[in-house]
This record gives sequence, structure tokens and C-alpha cells, in this order.
Amino acid sequence: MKQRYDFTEIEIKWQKYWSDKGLHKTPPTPPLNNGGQGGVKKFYCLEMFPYPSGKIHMGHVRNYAIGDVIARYKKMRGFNALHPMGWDAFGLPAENAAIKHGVHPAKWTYENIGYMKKQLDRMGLSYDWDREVTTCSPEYYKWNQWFFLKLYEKGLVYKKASFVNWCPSCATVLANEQVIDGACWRCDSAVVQKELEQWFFKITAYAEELLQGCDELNGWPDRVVAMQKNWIGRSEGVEVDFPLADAGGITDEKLRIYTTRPDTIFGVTYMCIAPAHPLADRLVQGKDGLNAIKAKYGKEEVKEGIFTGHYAVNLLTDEKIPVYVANFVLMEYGTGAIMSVPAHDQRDFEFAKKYGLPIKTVIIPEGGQEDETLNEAFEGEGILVNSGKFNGFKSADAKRAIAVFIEEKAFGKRMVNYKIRDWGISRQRYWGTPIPIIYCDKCGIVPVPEKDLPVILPEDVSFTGKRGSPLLESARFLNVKCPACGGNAKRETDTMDTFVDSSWYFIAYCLKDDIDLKSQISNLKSSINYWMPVDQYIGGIEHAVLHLLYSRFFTRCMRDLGVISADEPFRNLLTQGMVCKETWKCPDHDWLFPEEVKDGKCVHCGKQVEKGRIEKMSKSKKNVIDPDALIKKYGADTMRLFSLFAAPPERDLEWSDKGVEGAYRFLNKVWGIVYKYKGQGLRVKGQELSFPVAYRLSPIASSLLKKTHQTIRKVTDDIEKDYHFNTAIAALMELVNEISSFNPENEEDSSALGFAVKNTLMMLAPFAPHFAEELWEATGGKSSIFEHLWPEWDEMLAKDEEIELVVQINGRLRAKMLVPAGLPDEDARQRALQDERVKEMLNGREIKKVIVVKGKLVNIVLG
RNA sequence: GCCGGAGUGGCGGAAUUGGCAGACGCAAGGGACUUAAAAUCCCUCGGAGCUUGCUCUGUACGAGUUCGAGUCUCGUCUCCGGCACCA
Repeated sequence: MKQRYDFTEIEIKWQKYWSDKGLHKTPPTPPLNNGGQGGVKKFYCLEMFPYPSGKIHMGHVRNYAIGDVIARYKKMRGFNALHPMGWDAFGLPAENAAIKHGVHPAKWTYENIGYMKKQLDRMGLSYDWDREVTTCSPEYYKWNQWFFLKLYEKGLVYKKASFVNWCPSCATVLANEQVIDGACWRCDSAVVQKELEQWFFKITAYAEELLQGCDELNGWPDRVVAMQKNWIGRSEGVEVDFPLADAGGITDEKLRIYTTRPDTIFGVTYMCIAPAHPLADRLVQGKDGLNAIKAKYGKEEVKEGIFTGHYAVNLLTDEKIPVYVANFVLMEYGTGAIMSVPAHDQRDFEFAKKYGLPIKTVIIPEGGQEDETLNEAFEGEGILVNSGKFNGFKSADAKRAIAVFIEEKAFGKRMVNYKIRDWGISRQRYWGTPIPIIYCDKCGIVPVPEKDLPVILPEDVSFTGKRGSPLLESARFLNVKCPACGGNAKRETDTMDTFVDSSWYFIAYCLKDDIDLKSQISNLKSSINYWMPVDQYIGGIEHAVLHLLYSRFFTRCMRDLGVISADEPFRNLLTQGMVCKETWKCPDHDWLFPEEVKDGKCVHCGKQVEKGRIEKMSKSKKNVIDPDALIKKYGADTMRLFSLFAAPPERDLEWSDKGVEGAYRFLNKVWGIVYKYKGQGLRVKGQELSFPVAYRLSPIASSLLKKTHQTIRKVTDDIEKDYHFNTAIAALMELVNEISSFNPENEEDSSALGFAVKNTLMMLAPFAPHFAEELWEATGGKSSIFEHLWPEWDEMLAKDEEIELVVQINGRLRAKMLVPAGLPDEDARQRALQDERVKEMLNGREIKKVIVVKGKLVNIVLG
């Protein structure tokens, strides 16, 4: 071994070794019965796969470092581990690159994958690349199409018109995040709402199950579960019909509304319908007025409406009330129409004030009075007034009683509603999965027959950024014979949302090379059923709803297709925090990269720069650190160690260059210790320090032995409990500090030292794998360190035989004394009371009582 | 507005079930080694006070429960994240 820690040489050496030896290969999938191979448990460790944008960033580094520690640790604990990686390879940036640089999206994507794969390997991540998944390959997206067809057969896929963000210049749909201040992010044209035919997955069919399933997500962070529940947005209420009235009285026409507050139904003073409600066009005479409301639909805070000129009747009161069209009423939720109770709904209140509509109080706070001059709606629950036979009811009781009454009278019925909408998957883009549908003039919509899958993306297209999807220009792709009648037909040119790709990739990993989902149907002993669900999923919080919800939906669909037996895809979820760093701004040159700031001055103009706030690393703020540069300067092990040490994984991590040096110093310290003792017979082999030997050890050796066992316990607990690697690493640093000040004087001391060093390396291995391997080898360790089991501690040897007893008087620390561990309470009490200092403090005062906490403290309470 | 989460030294962060606040690291200061520097090693390091090893004080703020509160309860403030006309 070298005197100096040459990280580059070491890291390359061990990466090659692992690869040559196939150390990261997944063990063959054992049969499901008899509990797997000899009772060995499986562990599926998964990190969210990246979009191949070109280079990995610090967010990836952190995500993958966390996952790698878990995977390596679990393997050392003897688990059968699956730890795969792949590429979320479809997406808009590839198309933009094609438009800008003229390089084909496929070429651009695969080149990026090649580079990023090297970067991941350079980090020393233990992926089984045999299971790599690339979503833009036909072998993969074929199954998106198959899945689409299967859902289509079950009526879970349908086509309907809906409003989308449309850029007239680019002739394409834009995602919400691509609309900036109402304009296209690429060409700055004004974005319009356009009604477009789109394909939808019927996720609402699983709304209730997805909601119920939330209660079983015990291994997920509470806030993510809360966000999912919130997103699904279940509410219970009543649908009620309000007949329309004309001069002659009640007509046959009914206006159906949905409300969660039937207890306020006696307070209805008007009704509102959405501008897109079918009745709006029929009822309103002045089309200009209606169009003005339509133009303000769903956008502005300001509430505006127009009277339809028609009335409806509240069947509970027989009151005739006006019907309005209002911009704030959503067509997509409930029935697109509402009953307005201005006294008890703030939105209705504002609207009523604006248009001079009556406000009728029907709920008063419990023990309160009716307020004659309302300044705002009272939205709380209370006691009913002005509500006929329901007067005096509490809101909760009235909700039930009125709902029952409405059902009895057949005015309406109880109803559950959800906020979640069906998932629109159509994208007018090239670089995505073609939707396997054919349009025939004679036969209409015809699904592509399963045997014709995959529908392959054509390569003979050009990328101009104009005229919409390039697929429209590929005649070879577009023109097709109808599978039903054989006549001329056209293919669907929309592609699927890329969230489809990422909704089941974790299932694809289970299948190694051949992603044949169909052949897995009803196979209870399939490798899918062996590995799924994922035991630990790790990724960013930004996917708290979309990706995670879609994956839960897909897993249930796959279950109903017989592909998988689990309901939930991810047993435990760890959402890691963001990687942040301070920002720098020059008055002339705007944001600056860290290397553009020297001594607080801008390197371009020498002006004083301003230190901005600490923010998530981003290219736009230029507060980024390049992983490549960091690996070059300190090595992958240091980079990994720091990103795990600086904060617990779920919390944001503030990047600190000085902190990185600290991690580097620590590794060098360990290196120095091993180098120092290597020539002096550092013994690392075997388990020679068993309990009986300990009796012969010197006090210092015995103390080091104890510290070692305590550290194994602490590190194991910290990892097992909640992956708090920061405290695990801190414990290792403590042990190393003790080793470093240890001076062996005889054979036994050396043995104790060897034992401590050996275990330090073992525990360091998941965090700094190359480093640990190199020193393991240098100290005579045989084979890879990862082929050894994680160390165990001996509870007897970890136990302190003396503890520091704290003595308090009235809860304040007054003395500390060393006492034997396990000292009986009464003895502890006596010792505390006899302590010179304590006696002095007590000064003969009356002792009210003495509290003894075993092994911790004695508190003397004075009168 | 609603739903989450957080608030501890100069900084990142530790503190099983309520039981020594500040582990570990960074920064800073002092010292050793060196012709000098770097590296390394040793010491100090929440605040205040003095008799220099002790006292008081201290975990956003204010109450409370308790022998004892960073931790539990109630109220207030601030920050971050998500959702937001969902009837």
C-alpha cells in the first residue's frame, strides 16, 4: 500500500474488480415457496431512475449514494438484493435538442445515457446493469402499448375532448409548467385554451381504492400520504335536483347540483352554473355576456356572473330563486352547477354582495346569536335556524337528516365526489410511445392488434419545431391498412405522456432481459412476485403526487390483469431533501458560478459580489457543483461520505466545500492509521477477541474493545432505524478518534487495535466502498469486503461496567459520580446523599423525596 | 385560506420512553513541529459573571403539566413545502 491515499487509482481498481467479478449481479430468483432460497430474505432497493439529460447533478449523487449504502448494507446483512438502474429516456428535451442542433432524439438520448452510465459507475454504485431498462427502446415501450390495449379492452381507456394549453405557433400542446405568464416558453406566443380530443386513463375508477390504500402506506412519509389523499380529494355530499320554473310554475327541466352542506339548503338564495354547462347556452339570451363570462372562466380571482333570466325552485322551501352563470363554477367537478348559500360560503357571499342578491342565515354558532350585519360568510358548523322542521338541529345531525329527507322525497341522493380527474395521456410530440390506435373511415377507432406490437416510432422525420408533431409527416407511419376491414386508414399520431413509462419500470427490472409481461400473467411464482413490492424506494419529493400516484394506479391495473399479486408498489419510501448552496450575484454579471467569485469579488469586473440566499442547486442560479470535478479533486468516496454525513437523508443538504474537506481529512486519517500499523503486524483476521480473552486485556485495550462493540451497535441501529447515516458516520469518527490516540504496548493491545480497525473498515464499506476494499486488502483481508457479513456486536462487551451517575437537587445538576453499572436504586440513593458536595448543598434541609432513575440519575427534591 | 413540516452555538447538525443540552464535523482563536508555509498533532470554543471552577442563564416567543421539558399540552410568531374558487 502507498503512504499517500491515491483515490483515483484505488477507485478505478476496485470498480474494475467488482465488474470483472460480477459482484453486483442479482442472485438468481429463487422459487417463491419455502420462503425463497434457504429462507434468505429478498430486498428490492430502488432509486428513481434519471432522465438522461446529459450529465448527472448533485441531486442524483445524493439520491444514488443513499440507495447504494442501503443496497450494500442489506447485502452485507445477507439479503438477496435487487438494485437496478435505468433511464427515463423519452421526453421533450431530446426533441428540443433535435430542433436546435439537428441531432436525432435517439442519438442524443443514447449518447447521454452512455456518458451518464460512466458517471454512475465512477461513483462506485452497485447496480446490476444486466437489468438496465431504457424506456425509449421498442422492447420497453411495446409494453406501454400492450398495457394501453388491455385497459382499452376493459373500458379503462377512452377518448374525449378536453381543454389544453395550446401554442398556435408551435402547433402543440404545452404542459402547465411550459406556460410562462400565459405565453409559450419557446416562442413567446400567447397560449390559448383549445379543445382537443385526448386519450384518457380512467384512474378515477380506482380513486376509492387508491385512497383506502393510503392507510397502508406505513413506510411512507406522512406528508406524502397526506398529499396523495388531498389530491384524490374525496368528499361526501348530496346531489339535489332544482326544477326550473317559468311563468306557469315548475317545469320538467331540472338543474342538478352537488353540495357537501345539505344542512345549509334552506339558505339557498340563488344558483350558479359553469359557463360550459349545457344549460348555459340554452338559457342565456345575450351571447356576448355569456362569452365574456366564458373568457374569465377558472382564471381570475374576481367573481363575475350573468343572470340567465330563468329561475329554479328550492323544493324544500318552495322558493323561486334566480339562476346565474358564474366564472368560478367548475364544470369538471360535481355536476357543474351549485346551489349558492351566501350566508355560509365565502365565494357565494362575495358574489351575492356584488350582484345585490339576498343573504339568508340558516346556521348560527352554537351558543351564539344571529348576526344581522354579516361581513363575511359563517362557514363553520352550528345550529340550524330558518330551516323549517330542522330548526335546532346541529349541523352534523342536519346533514344526515336532510340528506335522508331529500332521498325520501326523491329530490336527489347522497353522493361521493373526488377531485382527482382522469389522466390525459395524449401528447402532440414525437419522442414518446406511439398510441396503438388506428382511425378508419369505415370502422372508426380500431385498436392495433396485439400481434402487431410494437408500433415503432419512425426515424424518417425532420425536426423544425413548427407544424406540430413530426409524426404527421411520416407517410410510412401515418398510412396504414385498417386491421378490421383492410381499407385505407390512418394511425394516431399522438404519443403517450412520459409518466406512463415510469409507472411500471420497477416491474420491468424484475424480469431481467425479456420484459414479457404477458407471459407473467397468473404466474404466482414469477420473479415479479418474488421481488415486488419494492422494499425501499428513494427519490425526490417533487414526485409526491404524480409519479407515485400513477405507479400505484398502474400496479393495481397490473394486478387486475394478473401480472402481479401486490396492490402497492413501494413498501417504504424515502424522500430525500434537496441539495442546496449559497448563491452569488454580481451587479453587472448577474448570477455567478462559485469559481467566478474570488475573495468576494467578481472575476470578470472585480466588483463586490452579493451573497444571496441558500437555494436548491440550479443552473439558472449557477450555484452548482459539478460531480465530475469533485470526483477528480477528492474522489467518489469522499463525495459520497460528505453527502451522507452533512444531514440526515430526508432533510435538505447544504453543500459546503469545507465540509467536503472534512470528509476527505477523515478518510486520510483512517488511511494514516492503517499505514502506520501495517508494518507492525496489524492483525485483522479472524474473531480472536472473544469474550474470555477480554479478561487478560490491558485497560486501554479493553476500553477500545468496548468502544468498538458500542460503535457496531450504534451504527447498525442508526442504519436500521431510519437510515440516519449522518449519526452513523459520526459514531465511526468517534471510534477512529479513539483508535488514533491508542498506543499498543503488547500483543493483546495490537489485537484489540486490529479488531477495531477491521470493524471500522467493515462499517465504512457501504459509505466509502473503494476505500474500504483497498484497506481491507492491505490489512490482509481475503476476497472482497462485501462478501463478508456485517459485523455483530456482543452486548456483554458493549456494556459499560461503570456509569456516570448524575445527581440533581430540585432538578438541577449538582454532582456527577462514577458508579458500577446495575447499582441497585437504594445504593445509588445512598451514594448520592453521602456525596460531600451534595451534603454541603443540602445543608440539613428537609428532603421531600428522592427520585432514582436506574443507570442515569438521582434527583433529590427539597421541601 | 387549507393541509403538511421545521425553528437548538458563528455554521451543518446530535440528544432512546420526558432524565448531564450542544455528540460528530466545519469555522474561529491559541500552541507544538518547521528557516518558513502547507500538512499533521495538542488545547479552547453558547452567553454573562466572578474568587478560574464554580454560579447564573440558555433549545423562536408566552403560559401550563411534572421532582425534572429541546422533548408533552395550550396559545402566539417566523420560515419552508404542497394544494388552492373542488361547492
